[in-house]
Amino acid sequence: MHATLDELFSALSDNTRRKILIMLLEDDMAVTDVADPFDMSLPAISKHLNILSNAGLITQEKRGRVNWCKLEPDGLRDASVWMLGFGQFDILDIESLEKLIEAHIDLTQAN
Amino acid sequence: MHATLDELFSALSDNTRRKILIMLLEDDMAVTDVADPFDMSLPAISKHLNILSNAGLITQEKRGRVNWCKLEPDGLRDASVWMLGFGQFDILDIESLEKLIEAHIDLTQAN
DNA sequence: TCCATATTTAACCATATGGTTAAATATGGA
DNA sequence: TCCATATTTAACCATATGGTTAAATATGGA
Repeated sequence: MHATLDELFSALSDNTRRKILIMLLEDDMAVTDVADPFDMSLPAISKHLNILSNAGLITQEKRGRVNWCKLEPDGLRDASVWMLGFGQFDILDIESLEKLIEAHIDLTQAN
Repeated sequence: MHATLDELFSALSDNTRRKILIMLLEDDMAVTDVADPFDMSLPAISKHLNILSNAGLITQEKRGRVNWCKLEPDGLRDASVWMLGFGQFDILDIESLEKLIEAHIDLTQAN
């Protein structure tokens, strides 16, 4: 049920798919709307969405004729953990991490 | 000169290559020694090492007959930044980040 | 009921990927 | 000089990947 790291990294290795994920960061979208900015056929996009689903990076929910695509932010977690663990705290230097935390605190306090 | 995200994520999408990176975390290694734990031909390993080099994840230095493979920890940075930026601080929760920083401080103070 | 809309499935294609074995290349050392 | 060791290159192969077009499927709405 859990996607493998192979599936995850492989899903992320295509620019079209990374762009789709960024788009879904904004809002849930129908397949046709996901396809719109790309110079590519609908079936091609449909395949990309399947790959993203299998990797656990998105979920799809069919309502009527429309298949809504929704980001699954937790899907990145395993890959993220692998990379951070691998880097042994050297990938992102400590200052960057602190900035991230500060930014996060600012955001949460803004609510 | 800079590896693309495509190359990076694609390089990481193979378990053999991820294992090689983990091995090189320990120490620099000759190609033959990298190949040793794998049930795979030397040319296959040689190809994997090329892919890792092109992705900027390792460097290779030929000394005599031996080609030494060395981890390039910064190679992961771009992928790491993409993922953290993408996740907008939600991938790793704030507690995990704080633990990472504390662990890092402990490590640096131990020196 | 019947057409339009949204999406997937099927069949296909060219190229990439991950492996193999055999041969080539270069260096080290007796 | 000549063999051993370390590694890459070449040629090949099966399967995966990322795309296409045409047809099928389902739902919505007049």
